[in-house]
Amino acid sequence: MAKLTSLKSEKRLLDRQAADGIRTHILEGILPAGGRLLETQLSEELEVSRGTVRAALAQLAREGLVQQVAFTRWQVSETSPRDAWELYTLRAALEGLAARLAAEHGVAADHKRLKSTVAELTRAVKDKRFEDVTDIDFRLHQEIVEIAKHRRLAEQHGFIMQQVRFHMVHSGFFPKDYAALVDEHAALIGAVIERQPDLAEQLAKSHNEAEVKLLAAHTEENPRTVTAS
Amino acid sequence: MAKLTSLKSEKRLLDRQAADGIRTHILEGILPAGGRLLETQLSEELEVSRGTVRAALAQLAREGLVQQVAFTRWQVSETSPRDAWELYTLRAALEGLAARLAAEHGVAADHKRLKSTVAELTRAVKDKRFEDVTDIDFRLHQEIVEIAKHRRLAEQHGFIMQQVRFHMVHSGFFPKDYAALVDEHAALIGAVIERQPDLAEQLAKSHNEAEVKLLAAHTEENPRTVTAS
DNA sequence: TGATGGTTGATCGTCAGCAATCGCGGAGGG
DNA sequence: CCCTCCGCGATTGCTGACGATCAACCATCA
Repeated sequence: MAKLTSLKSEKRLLDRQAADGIRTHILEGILPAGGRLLETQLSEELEVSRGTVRAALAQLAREGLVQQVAFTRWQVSETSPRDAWELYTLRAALEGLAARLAAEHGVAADHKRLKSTVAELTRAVKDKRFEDVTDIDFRLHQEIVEIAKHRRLAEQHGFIMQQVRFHMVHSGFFPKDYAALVDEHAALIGAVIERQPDLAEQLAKSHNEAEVKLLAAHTEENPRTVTAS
Repeated sequence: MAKLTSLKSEKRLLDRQAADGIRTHILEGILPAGGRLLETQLSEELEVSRGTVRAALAQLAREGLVQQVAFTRWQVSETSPRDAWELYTLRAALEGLAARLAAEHGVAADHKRLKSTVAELTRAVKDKRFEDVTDIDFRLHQEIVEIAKHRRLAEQHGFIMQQVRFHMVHSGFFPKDYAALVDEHAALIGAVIERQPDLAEQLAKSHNEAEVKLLAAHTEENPRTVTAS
């Protein structure tokens, strides 16, 4: 018998839906970094009350995508090099833990899924479908976190990755050395599957440290190109 | 249950104040784990509207102290052994990063402050002022995080530590081997001051791993003593 | 006796309006 | 010409009321 999916998960509360809508706009770069958000305007566009919009914005503020200036304004977060550094160092620490736990607790089904995703990644690189590469890259890291079976870790990692995506969109930074990217991921997944926690943690960290250096270099070369609307 | 006092006299944002009031009550163990929170009751005690209380509860939910069951209830979070494991593993990862950064970036003034706090800790243990020991312990770790100069790390660490406190209060777990506690902290601070990032990270992690094992043992021996209201 | 269905009281989710606060532009003086 | 001060418009903060939803209880029936 096919499982009945819970209806509760489907029933999105209005403020969550509003947050989703605004979040999507921000992550797609439609709203510029530092851009102002008006409660009234959002409530009209989303066709909900201002109170609901306020709840949604508060949620997004907790996720780090928007900032509140009390009594004055809401604005989309800025993306400074310092932010990038914070995101990648924190990401390295979290993914290091995730990789360790995944290597310790992963079962055969998990390993199969990881192998499959790595294969996808390899194919996408070979076919030069570079937009897909980024998505698969994100998904691969998310799968490792899921295997770690650590609720708080998963939540934090999700927020960080969201901000990483945000930063990539607004800074125009994307990975370049795709061959190295595939190698690093393959090595990391290999360590997880072969149950080598120490190695997995180490690889996850060095993978992120390599990226933060590339990103820092990129940000120095390409100062902010804000497209205020 | 002790009363929550009115907020009307102060000047900060009302919803933050409300969150502070409720948070204090939870962390002091006045509200039992799993205990129910009524929006109307809280709004009467704090003398603010229900909407403000809702904003405060949403913030506390983000901090992990309360949980929401949609359309049904707010309740103080439960504390399971699994939660303890999550908190300490995550704490180890975050403090590992913090110790590394502190060892890399700390200046003379930072070192002085750390030494002073370690001295305080040593004295408190020698004098057997065990309530103070816990507070100083928390403060010492917070100082390391501050020296790391990492906004997101500090924020996350603060939330985790808050939940650790909460868990300690509700599970009745407190450190026992105070001599080892002093030694471990002294070694950690020593590594930070002597600018040995790798060693500092390692010590911070092992310090936490030692605690999680003690806590797991304690939780097994003392099954939950829930005092539901 | 146990299960089922309807009713009810309580609680949460949302809304529209009023009050508090801030930034900005213009008037006035040096 | 520049600086300071002040009033106004715009925006956010907060509230009370209304509508939606749920858990618990009780009557009914196989």
